[in-house]
Parts: sequence; structure tokens; C-alpha cells
Amino acid sequence: MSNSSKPATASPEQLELTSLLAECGLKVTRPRLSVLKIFKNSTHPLSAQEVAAALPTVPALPAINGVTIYRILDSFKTSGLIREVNLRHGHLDYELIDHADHHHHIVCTKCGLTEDLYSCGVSGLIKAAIKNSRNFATVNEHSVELFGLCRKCIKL
Amino acid sequence: MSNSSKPATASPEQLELTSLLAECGLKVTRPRLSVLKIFKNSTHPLSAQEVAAALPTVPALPAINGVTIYRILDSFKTSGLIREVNLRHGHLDYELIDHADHHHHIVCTKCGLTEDLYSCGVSGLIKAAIKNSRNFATVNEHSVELFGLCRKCIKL
DNA sequence: TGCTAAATGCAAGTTAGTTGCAACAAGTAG
DNA sequence: CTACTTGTTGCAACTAACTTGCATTTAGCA
Repeated sequence: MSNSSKPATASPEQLELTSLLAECGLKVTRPRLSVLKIFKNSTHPLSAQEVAAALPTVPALPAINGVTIYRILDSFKTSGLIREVNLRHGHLDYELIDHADHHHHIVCTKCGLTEDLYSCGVSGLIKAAIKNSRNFATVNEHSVELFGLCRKCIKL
Repeated sequence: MSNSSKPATASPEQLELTSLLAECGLKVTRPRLSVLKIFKNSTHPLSAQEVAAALPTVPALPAINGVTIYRILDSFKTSGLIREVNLRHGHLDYELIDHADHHHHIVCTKCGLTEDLYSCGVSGLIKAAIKNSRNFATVNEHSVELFGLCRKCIKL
């Protein structure tokens, strides 16, 4: 039984995903590997539903439950693998945290097209906020989202 | 019947709210006046539920339906009276648009305390985004939210 | 004063996300 | 290699936020 529960050979990609999970102290399971792989291959933030839709349906394997996806997203968030972003789509989106890659988003309010922005410029604002506020002590996170129209939608 | 449907005297506040609605092309109704008044008196963004909770319960008058609140928020938003803000509370918040008063928010991720920020500093980012993006044509809106801990919560 | 379009109330439905609990499986100790 | 323990998953039911359809009412205006 060489291919009953474990693949005969593990691809380098699979190995990378596995160690990424292990490093975060998360057990390596099939659902988690699948979800992580989807994020790795995605160019934009994903909602829980998009993750669900992107899950491969292998006839031989049982489908992954919707609840499990929420719980995986939660565990990934807690362990710092992904972050929540709010793109005003009426639900939460998630994206991998690549520590070398701090960015924000620009969203088309008509079609939902999303691009990353690689400049930021709020560090001054953060400093000023802490300095001027009597109530706040620290700023750990921030979101900057631009909302506009893409070239396609502005023509409609 | 002097006090059956209309008050004998209209307060200056009532008059102001009335004309504000009229200017926006909205019919002046009791539910709308109540909701607008709540926003006028609030120092922070409000959710639909908070608006509902803040509605006065005058025994003589029928209560205002929850659905109506959503519809009022929608009409206020469409006519530019209020704006949506996303403070990661799992629902949408709304605040009056005061055109002289462009601001953003700083939110405590533990207790939800919210303050306004009166500096912004993203105009450079917006210009750069339009210039560098092949896909985007205009930026009409933006959100900047800082998330951190207030002095109370950081001690816990 | 009466008309008409807009606003409201009510009931039911939808969507996103959560909770409790039993079954299962990853990692580890023996 | 096997057995144990704890974290993970699946299922079903539930909640919160918000929406829709339709009948009724009412603001604004002729």
C-alpha cells in the first residue's frame, strides 16, 4: 500500500507548506495544507467563500466542511500566517502575511478589482496619533484602503 | 387637536434637522428625524443596532421598525448625509459627513474605544497609486484606520 | 382636499459566521 | 510499531446582520 494515506513522493511545494505550518505550531492536516496552498497561489485577498470554492474536490477524499474553513482562517490569523482585510465587500477577506511585503489596497467600487499598493505613508500619522491622543497607548496595525474606479468601469 | 400629529412649537434643533433632510431631497418623516438627531448628538460612529437602541420610546407613538433603520441608513448614505466606516466590529458603522471635517479613526482592538484622527497624509499615496497603476482611473474615497490598544487595555 | 410616489411595518428569507458535541487523526511517548 | 492525548474536523443547529416582497400609510404637492 504505497499510496493509501501518504503520497509516494512529496513535492517541494508540499514540503514548504508543511514546514510553514509546523513553524507556526499548527498541526499539519490535509484541510490546512489545501487552504494554505490556495493562499500561496492567490494574487489577491480571499474570502472564506472563495477559499471554499477554490478547494480541490478529489472524488476519493471527503470534502472539507465550511466550518473548518472558518476555523482554519482563525488559526492562521492567530498564528500570524494571514491577516484580515476589509475591502467593503460585506465580508472579510484574508491574505498571507509576507513580512517583507507591507502593502495596502486599491479597490474598484463597481467591479471589485483589487490591486496592491506598495507605498504607505502613514507612519507620520501613527506617531502623531499616539502623541496627540490622551487615550491611546500603541498602534499595532493599520489599514489604508483606496476606493475608486478602474479604467474599465469608469467608461460604463 | 393641537398636539395630535404635529407639535405646537418646533424647536430650532427640529427645524435644522428638517431642513437638512429637505436639502438632501429626502421626505421629512418622524423616523428620519429621530435617526438624524441621534447622529447629531453622537460623538462616535454608530451601528444600526446602536441607532435602534438610541431611538426614543414614546409610549404614545409606535416604535420604529428595525428594517426601517436599515433603509434610513441607506437613504442617508445615498444622499451623502452619512458615510460607512469599517472598524472591524463585525458590522458596519455610520457617521455624519461633516464636509469641513475630514478624519479617520483609531480603534482599540480590545475594548472598541474609538477616536477621530484629524490628520491624514494619504494624498501622496493616492497620487502615486493613480500614476503607477495601469488599471485604476480615479480614487473617490479612502479609509485609514489605526488599530492598537488604549491606555486602559494595555494594562490588563 | 385629494392624488401619487415614497416611506414604513411586518413577516419571511438570506448570508456570514459561531457553538456544542461527537468522531477522528497528528504528533509524541512508550 | 502501537497506544495515548490533545488538537482538529464534521455535522447540525444556532445567531447576528442585513435584505426582500408586499400591503399599508403618509409627505409633499397639484
